Amino acid sequence: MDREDKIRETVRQKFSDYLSEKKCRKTPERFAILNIIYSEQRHFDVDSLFEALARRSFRVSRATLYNTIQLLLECNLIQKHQFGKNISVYERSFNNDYHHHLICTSCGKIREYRNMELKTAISGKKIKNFKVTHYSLYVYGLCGSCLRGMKKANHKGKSNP
Amino acid sequence: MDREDKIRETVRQKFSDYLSEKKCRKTPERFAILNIIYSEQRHFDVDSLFEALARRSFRVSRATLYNTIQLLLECNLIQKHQFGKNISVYERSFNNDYHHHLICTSCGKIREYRNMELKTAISGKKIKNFKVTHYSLYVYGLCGSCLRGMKKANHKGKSNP
DNA sequence: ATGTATGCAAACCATTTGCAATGAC
DNA sequence: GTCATTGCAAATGGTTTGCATACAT
Repeated sequence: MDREDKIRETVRQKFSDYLSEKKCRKTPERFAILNIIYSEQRHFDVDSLFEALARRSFRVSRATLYNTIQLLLECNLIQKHQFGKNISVYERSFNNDYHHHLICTSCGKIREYRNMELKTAISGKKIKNFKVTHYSLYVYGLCGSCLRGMKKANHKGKSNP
Repeated sequence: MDREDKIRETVRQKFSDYLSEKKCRKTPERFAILNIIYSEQRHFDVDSLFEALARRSFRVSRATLYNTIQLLLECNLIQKHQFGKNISVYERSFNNDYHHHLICTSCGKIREYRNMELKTAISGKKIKNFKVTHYSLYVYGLCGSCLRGMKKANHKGKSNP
């Protein structure tokens, strides 16, 4: 059993425990969804999740996807992001070496940014009257290719449209 | 002229400059919206902005609100947040002593959290191939009153519903 | 005079909801 | 057998868009 399998096993157990605790049923749909999430790429939205399941011939309704996502959020197995667009993006959060997100305000591209110092600085803070479970740091700005594009445009005497 | 008036004056000028640069028209609607934003409470959504304008008998369409908000985002006079709900919340960003946001995952309440050390740690980072304009740090967890509520519920032997 | 910006209403689309059928317990 | 969960389809609601009119330049 490789490392990834081990993680899938662990989160399955955690989810199962959470469902028991909440007296919710352990349906195959719920576990299939969790399994896909911990098998495919880290960032996903409801549509890509739907398609990933379909690729493995597992058909679930959107309603069930939203329902299950809600449960997974509650037990901190996934995390929700909204990077400016009107669409929610999710990310598995168990065993996730902490990273932050760089968001290009010009092209919308998301880049991950690992920085242990920052992680430590942020998660080390004790806040009065607030029990922290997790955090998100979004850094907005211009990515390399947009920067270069702008410079070129400026040389031609143009402003960005 | 008090400090707040001075700020409104400055952002008006900045906005005006931006509109000139982009060859956009300086309509009364645009300046009225900016002015309200820098007069009322820091967090607002499109609806509360609409109502605030109405209270001063200034009627603008939603379309214009969205249009103007877009311009203000572009020139960094406001900042957009999406705190988990499917609604965008905005906040003025000029002369904003940097604060972070604490979000209660149980009741949804937002609290501001000022911490100079964190601000310095985050904005001091130089990132390769990325020109930072601003950032948002969202800290999720349980607020004081939800924590107390849960403790009480647990004592009665209940789990949260 | 010109063409951008506005207001209105319709369109859009992610997400939510209601309900009958299914299946976990 | 019971009742939570599913799938479906319709509803919701924030945001966007198309177009005729108004108005900044």
